[in-house]
Amino acid sequence: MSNRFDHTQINEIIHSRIRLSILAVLSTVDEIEFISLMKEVNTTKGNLSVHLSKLETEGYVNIKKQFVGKKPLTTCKISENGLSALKEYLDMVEELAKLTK
Amino acid sequence: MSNRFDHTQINEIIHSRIRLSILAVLSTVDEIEFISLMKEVNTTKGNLSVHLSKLETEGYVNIKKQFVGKKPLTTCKISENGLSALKEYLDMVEELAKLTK
DNA sequence: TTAAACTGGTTTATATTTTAAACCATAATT
DNA sequence: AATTATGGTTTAAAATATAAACCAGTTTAA
Repeated sequence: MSNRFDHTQINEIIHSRIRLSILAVLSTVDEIEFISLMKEVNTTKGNLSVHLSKLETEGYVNIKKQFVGKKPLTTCKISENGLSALKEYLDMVEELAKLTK
Repeated sequence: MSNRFDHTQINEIIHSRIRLSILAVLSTVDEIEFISLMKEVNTTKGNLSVHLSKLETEGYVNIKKQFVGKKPLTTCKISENGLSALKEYLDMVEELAKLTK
């Protein structure tokens, strides 16, 4: 008898302030550079690195590493799985929102 | 230069799977007993106790303790502040949802 | 009548997660 | 040739969440 308020139904990889923000940004662009993303979500290099890795491990984002000139450049892109998981997550929260009216 | 993807704008007291579920349930009822709430959000006594206390400390819920017959009965109710904070939280997430379309 | 099991919780130890500080490699600047 | 900056990663410490242990009683049942 699983009900709609069951907290375990909420995707716990996405349900982190910083990771939700990361995915939200990624869902609005084709791809984005590490440093720009850091500014968008208002975090630090260390945190972004850790949370991006977690999202990558989960298969929600793809990370591309290259050199541009002599400098490293990390670029991030949301994956198909990531996008559908994000939408599902947002739909769930919207369901909750409807119930609270 | 605060932007709409800034992760620190998300209320961190509410942004916990279990606390969000608790508040969502509470927003749909006048009040509810501890044990029923535990079942609704699908958690354990210990976790519910801890998270309810956190919400109470924040002023988001009111907890009433009484005896009914010979047994203790804990009843929970969302506060005005809790309700408006929840709505604000849900609005923020809905904004994110709109941006991802 | 007393031991065992159940109720309705709280407290606390542990595990998990998050954050921030330290580090690394290289490049550019003085 | 030091110093500072860039673009990150790693890791130690802090914060948080979870689950186990506990507590104060009550009911059951031997």
